[in-house]
Amino acid sequence: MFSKACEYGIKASIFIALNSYESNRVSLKAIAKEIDSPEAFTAKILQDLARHGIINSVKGAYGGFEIDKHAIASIKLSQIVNAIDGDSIYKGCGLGLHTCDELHPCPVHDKFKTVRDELKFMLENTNLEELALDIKSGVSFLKT
Amino acid sequence: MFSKACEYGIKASIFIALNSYESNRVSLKAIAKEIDSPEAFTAKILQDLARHGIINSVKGAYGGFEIDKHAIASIKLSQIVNAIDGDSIYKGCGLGLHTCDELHPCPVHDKFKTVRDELKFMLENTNLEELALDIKSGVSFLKT
DNA sequence: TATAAATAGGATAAAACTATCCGAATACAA
DNA sequence: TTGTATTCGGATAGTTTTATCCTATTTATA
Repeated sequence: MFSKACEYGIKASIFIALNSYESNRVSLKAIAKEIDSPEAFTAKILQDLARHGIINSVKGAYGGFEIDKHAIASIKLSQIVNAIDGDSIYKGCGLGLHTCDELHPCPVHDKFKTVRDELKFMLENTNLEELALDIKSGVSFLKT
Repeated sequence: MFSKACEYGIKASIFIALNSYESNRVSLKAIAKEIDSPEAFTAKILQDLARHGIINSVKGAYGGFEIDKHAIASIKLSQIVNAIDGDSIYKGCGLGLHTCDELHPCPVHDKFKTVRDELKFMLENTNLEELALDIKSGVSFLKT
């Protein structure tokens, strides 16, 4: 569904959010360990998220990644997915047609509409805070 | 959402079905032209679909691809997707966790469940016949 | 039987995605 | 000011997906 980069990006964002509530800046190394991802590859994704303004990066000793505590609840899953994978997952045609709309639909256009809309709604209505809280309370997990 | 191979596979199946109703066997060349896909790559996908028993291939002069007229209505989109992309699209974890279930869910497990189930239902309840009829009646399109 | 029209399938190439390496830049602290 | 911990970013490598090429095989027809 999502690219590996996007999966890592979502998990990393959750872990950073979780620590940002405690005002703990986290290092690349800690993130990669916690979400079980390759370090160097994860670095590229974090750079991407930082460039998109979703997370903040601090260079140098005692540096690392963080998210403004007050922004966490307003960061939507859709922003992360968009930054990494783009919006084709819920905007593009299910069969790859160049133009696919009500006037010129692909064979599965209507049937996919429901699924795509639901996915879009879910991504746009899920924020980092709720995901982080579930991790904190032990309801959900970031690895294994 | 789907791989390119899967997109081509679905479109090719619809075109073959459409022609099979008229007892017209169609060639690789005709298929690739109609669905706007690379010929050699499409050939591989058709071989795959034939191996999975979804379409029939006939070698030699006047050969080509066809589907048993009476089977068209019973071929589900899920069979085609499964043959080419496997079932990870609606079985795997949204964030790539090794084990992700009610007892050990990833952060988006529940939120994704609805989307995945809807996708699964749609794929399992859409058959080639309805898709082919929409093309025939000009309601939907296979390219552009 | 010879020829032509097809698909089958192995080998290879190109592109995209995933992953790694390493030096440069930065910033804190001793 | 120097050393150390860190991210940044360019270069490179590995893997998977997408695409192409070529030869072998099959089959209908003349």
